[in-house]
Amino acid sequence: MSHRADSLVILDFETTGLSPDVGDRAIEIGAVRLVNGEVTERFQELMNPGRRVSAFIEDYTGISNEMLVDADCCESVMDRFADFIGSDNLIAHNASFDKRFLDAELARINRTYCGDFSCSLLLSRRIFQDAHSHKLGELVRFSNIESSGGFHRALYDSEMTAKVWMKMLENIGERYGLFDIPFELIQKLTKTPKKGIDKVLSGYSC
DNA sequence: TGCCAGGCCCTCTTTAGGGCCTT
Repeated sequence: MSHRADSLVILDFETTGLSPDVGDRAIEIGAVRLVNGEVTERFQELMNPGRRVSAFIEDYTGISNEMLVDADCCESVMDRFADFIGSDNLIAHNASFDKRFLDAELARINRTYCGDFSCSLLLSRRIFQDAHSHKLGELVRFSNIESSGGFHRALYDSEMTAKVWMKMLENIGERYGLFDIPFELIQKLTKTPKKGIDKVLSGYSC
């Protein structure tokens, strides 16, 4: 199945913990669709994981058990989110984390997706090598992106990730004269050792 | 706040260990 080359979904999960392999579930999904660098759609829904979340998660995310009581179950929300994704390629900050939860939650409802995942954390380690940290909040500050500080909610973090993503593309454009950067090039960059990105990007410059 | 898991990435490396990121 082909992907929409100019359309990306940047997503972020809030969850009960760090790994679906030990029984953790999603409690919120947030996402924005970027078309030609502009946010055209947003998705945000809480979902009831079927059990109480820990005090740590309540503090960390601001999502309380009370807020989840009336939320739809994960299966219903993820079904709608699979529709939202469509055939777009996907981005997340530390994508290996979000991909594990996306795969696990969609597997429960026998749904899948066909886009490819890319990771803003891996890209930032290569493009923003001077950043002291590559945590999302630090990259927002490093990039001089205006922020209300409302991190750790799914839509907010996906919006911030999208802004950091665009800053990185702008940086590539300014440094290498590349202003139409194919997703495949980003994929290649995130698999290239830091020392090798100049060679990869110079090879694409005209 | 994170000890949980897992992939990336660096180094005193590759026959390994540990920090960084995500919740």
